[in-house]
Amino acid sequence: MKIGELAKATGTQVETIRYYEREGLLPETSRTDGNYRIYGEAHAQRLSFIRHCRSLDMTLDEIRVLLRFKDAPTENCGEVNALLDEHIGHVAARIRELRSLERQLKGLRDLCQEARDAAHCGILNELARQGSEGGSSAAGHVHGAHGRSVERKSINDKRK
Amino acid sequence: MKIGELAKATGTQVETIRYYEREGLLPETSRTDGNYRIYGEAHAQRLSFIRHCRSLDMTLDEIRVLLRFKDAPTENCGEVNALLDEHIGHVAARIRELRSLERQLKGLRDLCQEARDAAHCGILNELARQGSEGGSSAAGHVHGAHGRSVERKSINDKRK
DNA sequence: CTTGACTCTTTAGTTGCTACAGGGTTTCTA
DNA sequence: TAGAAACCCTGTAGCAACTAAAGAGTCAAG
Repeated sequence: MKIGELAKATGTQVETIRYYEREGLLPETSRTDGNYRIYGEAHAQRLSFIRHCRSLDMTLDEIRVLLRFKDAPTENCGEVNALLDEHIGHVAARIRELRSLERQLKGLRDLCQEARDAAHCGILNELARQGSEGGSSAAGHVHGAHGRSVERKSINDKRK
Repeated sequence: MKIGELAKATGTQVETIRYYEREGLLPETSRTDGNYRIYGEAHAQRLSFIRHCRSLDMTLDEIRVLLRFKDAPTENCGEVNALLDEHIGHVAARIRELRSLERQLKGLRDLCQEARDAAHCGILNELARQGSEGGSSAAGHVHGAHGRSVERKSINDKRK
């Protein structure tokens, strides 16, 4: 099948499929005379696997690990279990962070019940207060389920 | 004070400060003869405000709205309340999504209790199964507290 | 006067795609 | 059989909110 059919079959966008190929998650396929990619059932299954993992919010790096195991079926799958445990840990941590965030936001919201002039708005005044670092999760603000991986990397000591 | 001192005073990175200036969140400052930016107390307070908002996971666009109100103290702050309510809604929605995700992941994890060969790993086999779309949140996977704004935009019908 | 710490601008990288430009190919229809 | 519509190709740029690094200038201390 051609890329558009694979896209329809798996509910994926065509550009995403080409992106996965560039990223090495899908193998390079053979081509028709007109340079069109052609896919078989195995490709569709592999892509479904990837999309399923993505729907569980795994990163492409995590998915790469899982694909390595799928490609080597005699390997011991202990690492798969570990990866999933770690991923669950990420998600649980994020939920905790967001719950703390929700509490803070609700507390903030309570500071201004009725609309008045901005100079006396309890919300704006509270947000202007200094030294609010000691919240709960010192790590900072929250992005994906894969919290701080990028930031951590950047915190690599560069001062000598 | 110079940019490095401001950075230290507010716990912000120097590059981030310059980035905020480019983005219009901080005003362009006056400069020394040597073309160094110089900041005063007002800048430090504004930057603290921004960082405080960011620690509450607001987007820069949301913060821009709040800053508009801080800069116009006679305006009615009703929109501030609305913005915060909406933000709280985002966060609550994300928590719900992540909880559902956590349940799915734990269910998946239960499928492989002991490490064995990958071909018989319940996790890998389940992930390979087709048609897993009907999860719980049909929107797809989860990114920030500001869920799908980008994706939504891209779903703009382009077919005529 | 030189070393080192600081600052400047500009550019590219991060993640996981998405969208576009500017082509070529295939397929359908008149 | 021509021409249009629908598909496909590569390559590049954009999103958010920064971070990092290159290459150069400025300033304070020893």
